[in-house]
Amino acid sequence: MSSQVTTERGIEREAWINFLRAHAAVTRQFNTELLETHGLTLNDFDVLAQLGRGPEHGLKRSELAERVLLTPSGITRLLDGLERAGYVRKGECESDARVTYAVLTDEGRGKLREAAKTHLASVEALLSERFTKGELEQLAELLGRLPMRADADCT
Amino acid sequence: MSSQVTTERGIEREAWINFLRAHAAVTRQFNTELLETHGLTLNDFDVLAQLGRGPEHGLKRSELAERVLLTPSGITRLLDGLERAGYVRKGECESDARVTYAVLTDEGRGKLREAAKTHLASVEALLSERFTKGELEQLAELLGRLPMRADADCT
DNA sequence: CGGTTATACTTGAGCAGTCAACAATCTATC
DNA sequence: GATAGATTGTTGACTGCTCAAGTATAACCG
Repeated sequence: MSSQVTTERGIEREAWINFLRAHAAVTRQFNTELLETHGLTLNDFDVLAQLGRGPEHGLKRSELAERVLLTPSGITRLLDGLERAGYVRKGECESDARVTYAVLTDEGRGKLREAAKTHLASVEALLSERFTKGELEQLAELLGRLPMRADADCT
Repeated sequence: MSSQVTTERGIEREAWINFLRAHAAVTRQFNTELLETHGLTLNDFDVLAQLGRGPEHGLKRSELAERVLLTPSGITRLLDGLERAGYVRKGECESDARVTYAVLTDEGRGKLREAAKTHLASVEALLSERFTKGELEQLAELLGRLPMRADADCT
């Protein structure tokens, strides 16, 4: 008359736990891989990728922060590294002196292409080894329903 | 004759990106919430929860490391905090002097119960607001296929 | 204009976790 | 039993991020 259906009651919890574990395991693996073969963090790569598909003149730091879900200061420090490595340079904004664009250098574009090749291959390998196309679509769709922004509704 | 099907080719990538974004957004939210209302990290909570469902005499630090996917040193430092807060204490192992068990104190058990109430409610709220039971089962199953261990096959 | 308020970004302090090196203990072999 | 190797855990140095506070510029408004 009380708790016999253990499986049904905790399904949210199970999904949540699997989510956390999967993320920890998978990102650790990719991070190490990316760091060893290209000297890049997962976030480094992510930022480069965003810059790669963004407009020619680069992206505002705040836009970047939104896209990769880091705080502004996180972005500053991450870009510090990429600038020091020569992959990104600063660009000024004519209409607003407060903003500094982050612009991909040629070297950065090359690095991105190079890293993308192996990294995306790894990602695709990991996923397509375990899921069919249809399942991936499902997974993407389901995950896409989660917040995706730092400022979720917290009423 | 070349790339016209943008949607189909990058499904792995889309799933992967959604995964990363969702994790960043959701964990940030829960972490802040948990920190504000209970002074616990998501990992702190996770460890307490593992101890809560583990055996009476506690868990070995290496077991803990496996379950929450932290490195041994990460566990040491995390437990440092929980011990200082009085939620966990050390327990010796009779048969092996190298291992120290992490044992939940009464205070820790109370804290866990208290934190679990609000935290799990938040998790369930977030998820059941966006997914049906069936979808959650799917999600859990799909996520469960991912490595889950630090030492994945890396041939 | 001049003053307030909002925005874009940076900086200092600090925290949570990693890795590499280490100490301690157990196990196996001769 | 002594010695070699594996296992369990801790520590120092570092990284990648966060938060809170600060600087500089822009926008609004009397």
